[in-house]
Amino acid sequence: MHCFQFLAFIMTTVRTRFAPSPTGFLHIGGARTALFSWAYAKKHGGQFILRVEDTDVERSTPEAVQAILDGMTWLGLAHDEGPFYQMQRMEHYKKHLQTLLASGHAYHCYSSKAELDALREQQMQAGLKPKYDGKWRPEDGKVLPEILANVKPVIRFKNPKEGVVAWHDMVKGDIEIANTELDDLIIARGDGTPTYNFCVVVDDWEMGITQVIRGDDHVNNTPRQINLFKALGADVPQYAHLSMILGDDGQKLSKRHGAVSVMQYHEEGYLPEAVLNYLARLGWSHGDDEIFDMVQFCQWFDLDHITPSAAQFNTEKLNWLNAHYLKTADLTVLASDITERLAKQNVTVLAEPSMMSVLELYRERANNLNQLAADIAYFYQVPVANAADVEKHITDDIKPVLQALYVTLSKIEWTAEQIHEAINAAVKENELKFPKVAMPLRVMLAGIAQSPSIDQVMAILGKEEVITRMNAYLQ
RNA sequence: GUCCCCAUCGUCUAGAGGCCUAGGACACCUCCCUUUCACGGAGGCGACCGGGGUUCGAAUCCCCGUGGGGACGCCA
Repeated sequence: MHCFQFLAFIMTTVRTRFAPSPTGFLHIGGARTALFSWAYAKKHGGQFILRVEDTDVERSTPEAVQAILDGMTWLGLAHDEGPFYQMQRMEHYKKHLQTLLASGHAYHCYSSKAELDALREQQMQAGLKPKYDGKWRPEDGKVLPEILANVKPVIRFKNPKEGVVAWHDMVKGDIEIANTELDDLIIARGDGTPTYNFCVVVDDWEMGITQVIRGDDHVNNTPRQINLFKALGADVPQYAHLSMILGDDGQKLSKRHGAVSVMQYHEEGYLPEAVLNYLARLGWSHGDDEIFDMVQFCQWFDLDHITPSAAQFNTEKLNWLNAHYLKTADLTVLASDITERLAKQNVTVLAEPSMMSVLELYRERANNLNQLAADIAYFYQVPVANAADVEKHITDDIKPVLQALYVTLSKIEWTAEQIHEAINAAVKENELKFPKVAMPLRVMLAGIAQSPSIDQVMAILGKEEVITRMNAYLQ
């Protein structure tokens, strides 16, 4: 190797891409693929490219494009280039289509859809793998059928008939597929528009993609694409095929079964940090490390430690991570998120009680933003008390004690310590156990019998509000 | 049907022939902390799909089986 070739070699920057088709939202599987592609580029100081594969005009929608972009933004997976849209790159595909036609690597096929369908069915019934029969494939000395003037031909790739296509998959290892298993795939439709396998190859080539990191379901497309690269005279990128993510129940995720948009996790109260961390650990590992941020992840990430087998999604573990990130989240960010969630339930957050204090008191008890919002709503809105708790705790025998406490409370300095002392005094005076007094207070103030330390709750709620709420029960 | 891929606790995984009487995490159970509920802390339960090889030695390598998944579109 010449020294400058070597230089060029080591200077080759990593370029990865995420190439969703905008036929729906960004789901959890796509998000993980994007995350791994992104992390790989970051790890190697390369570029991460976003490409929208929208050549299926029938199913692609602008809403889906937006949904994918939103999902990426929420997760913080920023692209360095793009988004590129395949529909805007038609001239590139057409140019290379012509090249292939001219070089004899591609040819026109006039077989009709009906004809092809019949062929497929016949082959399936005979227990064969359905494949194009090569009717219009030009061969030396072969006489092609008469061209039908009224049929718009498709363009097929003339796939090699012999030999094997082999590659070293960066996740799955060596994979080898015989060319006899492949057929002459259609690379342009009757209307002249190019198809997926062809666009991908042209794009990956022209965009200089060095590592194609994508879903498992593309393994079977890879040999076809490699053949296409070779016919085009292009360098073949490296491939890494990620196994799929199964639902919580071990079933395959699909539109009607469990596949939800990453944005739904946002709606359901998950922090993007939690989703990211969870996804990173799903199918990839770094020893015993469980909790890490994306900076750390990008330093650690490699393709060697990706499991080749499918992974089942586990909401419980996501919840655990979410709880963790709730505890460490920036309070200001948390406050604005919770304020928004409360607003959706028509609860207006006021300056007092201080949202910051409330969150500090509550955030380590919740594992979800919606739950957290629901838990603290009573600070800004008189709660509807749980009837069973009222009956159980606000009993007639304790009411006189509360009545007396109420009087004391109205006189003291409003700090958690003073409040605690007041309650303690009442407890001692009446020879009761602490909960006997604390529980009814919880019910009167929070509406339920569970809360953090009651004196702290009262301190934050404010004297006036505590008095008012107690009063409602002691009339 | 044909081809391709996969296989460690319930789940996510560690494991690159001896460090493995298989480690960690979630979940579960017990106890501790405690002013209720949580949080937290300490323990516990729990797995190498089966069968053959190779080897002094296999969760790790090879073969067969079984099970699961994927692909076979003028979809991507």
